[in-house]
Amino acid sequence: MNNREREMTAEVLKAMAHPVRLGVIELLSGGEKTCTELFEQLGCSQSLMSQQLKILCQQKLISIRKEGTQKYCALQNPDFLKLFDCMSKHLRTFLHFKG
Amino acid sequence: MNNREREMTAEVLKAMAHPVRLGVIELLSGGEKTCTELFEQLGCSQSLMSQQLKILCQQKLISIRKEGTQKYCALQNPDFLKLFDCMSKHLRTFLHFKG
DNA sequence: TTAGAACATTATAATCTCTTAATGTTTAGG
DNA sequence: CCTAAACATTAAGAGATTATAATGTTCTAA
Repeated sequence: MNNREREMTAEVLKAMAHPVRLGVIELLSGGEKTCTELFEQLGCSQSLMSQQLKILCQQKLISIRKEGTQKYCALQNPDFLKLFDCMSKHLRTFLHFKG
Repeated sequence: MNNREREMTAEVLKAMAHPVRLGVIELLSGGEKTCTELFEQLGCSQSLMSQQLKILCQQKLISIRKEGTQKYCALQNPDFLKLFDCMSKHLRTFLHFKG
């Protein structure tokens, strides 16, 4: 990895590094959802969700398609779901997380 | 994942989400290195490296052992190396990165 | 054509991150 | 003991992130 690549990778990781945004990725593993479903199920405001979705979209972690007055979000790169297992294991093994 | 778990996961991801810290992880994939080797090879200041290593250590991404006046850093959880492939692919496929 | 639902944008204040510079600590060797 | 090497800590300014509140846009259905 050269420096440019590390910078871009850092941006993608930053885009994931937020509880709400992780929640979105996790929820979308079950299939498409609208913005409203996402903020209701994650218990945050509509405005916050809209901002967070933009960040995920910019890094191409999710895609958004419009249908009437709604927008449907979907995972763009399901590879990142593997990361959740890896993280759970890390939390438990190295950070002594007790779920 | 519950909310606490997502918060902790976000912290781990944030610890990786920095060009220098990614560089450290990458360099350590080749085996132990001292702090001096790390900041020299990544071209940053000693002070900056020391601070970044602390962050990686707090999230248990690296471990540090002391030997005389030096400190040797090593990867604590090599699972995260898999992430580099995943990221490279993501950059190229979705973010049109040309290496 | 207009009201309401779904979503986006903007502004703002608080908090965090990043980098540099300066200084402190520990250890080995002479 | 004294010095230099290796590393850590602290402080401070610039910049980024976060959450909330307020307002704007777009589209549908009545």
